[in-house]
Amino acid sequence: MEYMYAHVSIDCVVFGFDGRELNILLIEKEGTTDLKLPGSLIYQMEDTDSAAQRVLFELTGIRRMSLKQFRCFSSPDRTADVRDVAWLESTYGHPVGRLITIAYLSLCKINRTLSAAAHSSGARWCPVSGVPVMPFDHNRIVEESLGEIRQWIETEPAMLFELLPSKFTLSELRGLYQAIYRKRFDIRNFCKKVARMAYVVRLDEKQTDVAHRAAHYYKFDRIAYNRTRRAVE
Amino acid sequence: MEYMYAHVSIDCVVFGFDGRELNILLIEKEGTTDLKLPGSLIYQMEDTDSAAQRVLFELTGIRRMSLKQFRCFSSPDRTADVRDVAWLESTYGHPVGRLITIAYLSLCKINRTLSAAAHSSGARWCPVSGVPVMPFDHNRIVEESLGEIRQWIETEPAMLFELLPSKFTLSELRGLYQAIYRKRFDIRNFCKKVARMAYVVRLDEKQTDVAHRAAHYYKFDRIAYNRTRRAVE
DNA sequence: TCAAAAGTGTTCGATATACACCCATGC
DNA sequence: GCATGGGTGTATATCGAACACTTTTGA
Repeated sequence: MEYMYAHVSIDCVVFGFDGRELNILLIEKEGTTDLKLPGSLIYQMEDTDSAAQRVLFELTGIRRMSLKQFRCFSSPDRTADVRDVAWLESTYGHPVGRLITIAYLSLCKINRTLSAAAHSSGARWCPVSGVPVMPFDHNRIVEESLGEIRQWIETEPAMLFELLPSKFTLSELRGLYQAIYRKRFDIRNFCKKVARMAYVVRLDEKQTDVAHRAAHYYKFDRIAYNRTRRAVE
Repeated sequence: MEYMYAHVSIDCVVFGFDGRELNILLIEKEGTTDLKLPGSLIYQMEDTDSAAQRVLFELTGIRRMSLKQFRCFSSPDRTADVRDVAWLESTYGHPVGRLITIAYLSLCKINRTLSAAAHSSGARWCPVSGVPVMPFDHNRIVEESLGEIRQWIETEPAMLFELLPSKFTLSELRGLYQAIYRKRFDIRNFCKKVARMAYVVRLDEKQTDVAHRAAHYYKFDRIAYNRTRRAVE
């Protein structure tokens, strides 16, 4: 039997938070208006981790982003759709044959400025509750990523704050927890929980111009965070 | 630049527990007495999950084993050692070039009978505290697997019992926790913890022929386990 | 003055941790 | 009778869950 000889791609599931629900950054499939995960074949001498950085930068302008590999998708069926294969071959200019992909997870502030490259690749945020049908196994990759994001945040809670502006209110933070865990958190219990997190500190500053009582802003204190992390280990 | 076109292998980190510490199943590098992780190139039309099942079966006779993919290792440096490359080419009978591997984690009763295939591949258990220097990045794969095993067991505690005989004592179970978390658990607190696990049930049977008070045997009750799991979700 | 969101305290049950002694058995 | 490991209970701290009202602000 013949040994696998495969092209390798990267696909990135980049999450953003719009204050209400999680969104995913999708790009247009080159030459169409269909959406897909940002991803690309990688080069012969690349490591997948650095390839993921590169691919995300080229498609969206996002650099120095925390990226976490979460799974290899290798089913022969992932290129079962002949339209996907035709698109691959026209995009890369040669037959692609067997293709496996390494999926990465990333978190990003949703108002982060995307580059000109991002505009030309038709990048846009799409709520997780409404992701369209996508080529290959991209829908499956997105589904699996939703479980991974919780695990990532449990082992490294600092990651949460990659999704929030540098100053945020308690209700934004609570909304984020609710979006990730898909359940309500009681306000009073949530405030106590946050009070126990030494690395979430209240600022003197408050909201202005809101049609109700102004909320305090909070910030993430990385130094305090590293202290507590070292204490845990 | 040239797109990656790579051979793909599977490497399995199979853990066993000898009552004292975690062990890893290693095989002899074909044609040598050096040890390495059980693994192999995979075939063109295989999915990595089924390839992992196949490879493990061919090398050790272990079938129907829980296997969990945990990471792709793709650094170009992983084939930096020319001896590793020479071995690959002589084993597979053709040049291999770029090679990435998908690492799997598995848990196994250490006294499980290995097949004739296992003997011919020189399979043996090796304590994690004393794994030899291995080819490629196998030492790194083992290091990373040690963190993964805890995560796996936290999300799916039933996995623990794949490492124990079907009847086991509390001190065996405690020894296993201690090996995995690399810390002592107080006996009294540990007994209480186990008492809370509805899926670990005490049998009437006791040890015999021991030079001290005989311990009760316990067993894992999968039905009770599934009940508690469903309650959690 | 009303609508809308901010923010605060108590009680309960579950769990983790710390800690010391008597029990059963084979030798 | 002694060495060896088996097995039990109490006190404290932390944490998650349930639950309702007052405060601030702009419109």
